[in-house]
Amino acid sequence: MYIPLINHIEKFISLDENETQLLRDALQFKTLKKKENLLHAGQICHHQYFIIKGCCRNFIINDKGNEQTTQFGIENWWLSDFLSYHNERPSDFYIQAIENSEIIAIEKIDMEDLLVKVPKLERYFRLVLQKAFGASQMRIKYLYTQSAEERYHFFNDSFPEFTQRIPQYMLASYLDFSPEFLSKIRAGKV
Amino acid sequence: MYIPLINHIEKFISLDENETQLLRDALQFKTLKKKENLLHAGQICHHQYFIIKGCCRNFIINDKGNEQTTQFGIENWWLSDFLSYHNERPSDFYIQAIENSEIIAIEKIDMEDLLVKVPKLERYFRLVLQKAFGASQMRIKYLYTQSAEERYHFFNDSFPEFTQRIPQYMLASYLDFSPEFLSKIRAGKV
DNA sequence: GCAACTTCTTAAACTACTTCAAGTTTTTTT
DNA sequence: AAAAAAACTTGAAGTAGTTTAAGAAGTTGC
Repeated sequence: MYIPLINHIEKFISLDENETQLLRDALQFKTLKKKENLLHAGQICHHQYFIIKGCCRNFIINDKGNEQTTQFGIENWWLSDFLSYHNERPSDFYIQAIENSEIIAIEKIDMEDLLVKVPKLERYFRLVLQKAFGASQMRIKYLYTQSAEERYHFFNDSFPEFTQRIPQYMLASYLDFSPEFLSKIRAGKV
Repeated sequence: MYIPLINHIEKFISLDENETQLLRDALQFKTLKKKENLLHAGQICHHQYFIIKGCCRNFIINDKGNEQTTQFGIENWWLSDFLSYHNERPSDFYIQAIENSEIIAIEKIDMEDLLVKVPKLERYFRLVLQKAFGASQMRIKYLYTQSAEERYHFFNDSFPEFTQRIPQYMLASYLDFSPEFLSKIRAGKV
């Protein structure tokens, strides 16, 4: 059940038998029902989560009480509140399954221990974070330069597999506009 | 002249004499005049930059031909286009000095070599990226939940040292509104 | 110390998007 | 199969921000 993660890691570095075993020992496997939370706002985020199967999201609840999705994750993607994790401060985010999902959780204390025993993995996580941070720079670029309609079409063209899986109101909030406006874009009434 | 970086690294890991020397050998020191570019859109970003003294920014030029600042950096901060760096694809970003600055550049080829010789540094860069990505998650949260005026006051309260150093029109574009609107916020005419 | 350039301000007209409210369709539960 | 809940659509009214244009103030270079 840990194979997808091991495969993902081996795209970046190679592990021997012993290292793979140490890795396995640090991991926890979880199955999640749709809408089940991995993290609740107010909690310290003690884990990083790797999605084996399914689809999850990060979201916040804004001042008006609406959920605002800030990030999606599907297979082979890591999710966490990295600042809460890093500083061990309460999070503002929820992490929630959008579909029934299977995920791997690694707890910070086990992660730190694992990284001492298998320092090669520092490289893997550095590379994952480098890509993620780079993607986040691009995301800010698109938020700053594209109109709502452009962001919608760009997202659909870039990630067609997502559009099928996530409710529109979540996509609207991720793209930073209202669900009503998304309806209008789709109907060509903009 | 590399002391500030070595101090920064030693907040996260410790290096012996030999490792410090290998590090020094990989670094390039540069002085920059105000408005000088470290990266020009269209180029592949082959470096990561650490600011010793001064102030720099990432920006793009949007469809209307306006500069849009997406990131600021001051002392002890790393700047790069991490996706261009990672994938070795042309960048959409400019990296530019806002003040006369002193920076350390490390070229990707030297970085990779250094990380093989001093694998401990993988940990340093992982931790730097983890913090940066976490900060970026928070930034998206604020962009999504705060009004223009709230973003301005929040930025001023959180980073008072910046407001003195950067022109308002750059701050306005970083906060994702027009310079004219920033004038109105400051005048209390909103 | 003047000229040239850069940055900031103001106000009026405009627009991309939100909000509200009601109705329809789809999905889930029993 | 019915009932309940969740998700989507539509249109009218409102607003947070942009755009344009002109002038004022501040900086920099020679």
